[in-house]
Amino acid sequence: MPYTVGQVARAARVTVRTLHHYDEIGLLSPSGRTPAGYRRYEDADLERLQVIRAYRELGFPLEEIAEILDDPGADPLPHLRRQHELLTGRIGKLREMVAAIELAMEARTLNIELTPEERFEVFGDFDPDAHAEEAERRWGGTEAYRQSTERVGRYSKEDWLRNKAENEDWGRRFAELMASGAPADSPEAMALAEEHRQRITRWFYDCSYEIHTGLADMYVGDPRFTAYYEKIRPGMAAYLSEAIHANAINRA
Amino acid sequence: MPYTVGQVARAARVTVRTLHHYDEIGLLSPSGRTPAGYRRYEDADLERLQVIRAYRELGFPLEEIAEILDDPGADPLPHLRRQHELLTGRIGKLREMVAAIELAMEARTLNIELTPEERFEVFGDFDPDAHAEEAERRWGGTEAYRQSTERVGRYSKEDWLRNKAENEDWGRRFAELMASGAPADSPEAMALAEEHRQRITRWFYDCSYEIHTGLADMYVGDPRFTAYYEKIRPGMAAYLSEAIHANAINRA
DNA sequence: GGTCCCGCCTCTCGCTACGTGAGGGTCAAG
DNA sequence: CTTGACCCTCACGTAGCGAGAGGCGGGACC
Repeated sequence: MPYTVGQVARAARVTVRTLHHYDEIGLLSPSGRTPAGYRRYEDADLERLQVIRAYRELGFPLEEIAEILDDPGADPLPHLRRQHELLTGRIGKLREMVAAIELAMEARTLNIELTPEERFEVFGDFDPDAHAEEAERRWGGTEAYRQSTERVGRYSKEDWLRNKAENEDWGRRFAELMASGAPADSPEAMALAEEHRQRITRWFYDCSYEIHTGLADMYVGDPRFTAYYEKIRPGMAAYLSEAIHANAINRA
Repeated sequence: MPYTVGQVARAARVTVRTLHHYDEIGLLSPSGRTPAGYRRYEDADLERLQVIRAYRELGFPLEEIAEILDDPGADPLPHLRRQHELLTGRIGKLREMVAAIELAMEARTLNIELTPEERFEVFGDFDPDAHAEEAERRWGGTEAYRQSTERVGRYSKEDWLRNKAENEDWGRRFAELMASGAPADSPEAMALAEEHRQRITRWFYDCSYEIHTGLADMYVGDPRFTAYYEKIRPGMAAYLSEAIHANAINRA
């Protein structure tokens, strides 16, 4: 019971071209040909194709599949392990990218009217890798991280604009409070710190007090964030950081 | 202050070839050339390169970067959102692959001496997509899933052999119990069901009673798994499934 | 002024896994 | 004998460069 390319292609849900390709590179050559030169696949060929497709689904490159199949004594476990590592590595990189994109989106909320050029200028020698890695360390694989990933991706431009407005309003009020001379551990400062935390929870992820103090440290430790708050009002990064810590201690 | 390709390449940490490529495709052409034909990059070119690299770090294809940059009125937010979706989609696919690989590894424990061809034969018209999707639905993004992902990847061949030995030993004892005529909700059957659950916990992930009963349903519902248990002893899939349910009800 | 060497130039092929025609035979049905 | 579905073999295109080949430019040293 020989099959033609088209039949095999439909059965295996690949294109004819794919089968031609496998034939070209010697990964899967049909058992025979008709006098007219048509490829004739046998059942054994179909089985081999199944295996090939299975490995392909696992992300193996064709060459490696050929190695595995053509060396029946070879142990596929090392291949599987290598592939496993490789895939998890790639997943890690992609998650870093996602984190970086979210940062870029958030950056828009901080300075939404800037052109891309200008926005990147703000960050100066901004290194997305480093930041993404840091985000990954802190939130990677946690529930908070997934939450943020899911929600941030769905925000519309209007959402961002509302977010930005809220943010600016909060910034104004916080700057006023500083100007009034209230200490960073005053009830008013703590209230605004708490509002800051809840805004993050509403917009991004459940921001626990622990995470919040982590952010606070980042605001003074990471010049990109420091610069942002200092631009609203000099001294604000440190003042906010202190208020967040005071708030966390007081409520915990 | 014009720069040569080499200088720009070092400053931006890209290769000269990359700059040539960007020039070729018109993404970044130097402002001028020396009489000898050397590329002469100006500060503005450097800035553009910065932006290009930033977008590249986010995983944007060069063509799209060109679009964004050459249309200064365009809003990059939709691009960011699309890219965000695209990346999370890719992550999902990769995680499916990882799940499928883990399944393949686990399959080895069930029948470790088989050649790759034979192993895939066991699964018949096995569809990794469907199964991976199912695994994703059940475990995707959960702590259990991550645990398994991390641990499975590190197992050596010896680990798998130990796992296989344990597994076979348990299978023998379970088959004997069945032969003895003990009902599936007898204390002995429940004890072996519990052992089954703990083996999963030790080797793969914290297997709660809820997850365990989910597996039990799969053993009778999914012919691939049914076939595996039926081969040990006819009727075993249903018997084990019942024992697992009894065990879960009794301990909860 | 000659020579040395580094850096620059422009090709051009190579990599993955096929997609997409171009141009032309083959086969079963009407 | 024609039609239409199917098959064949080239052969180029894809993204984003890496890795040369073969040849010129420019500053330093003798």
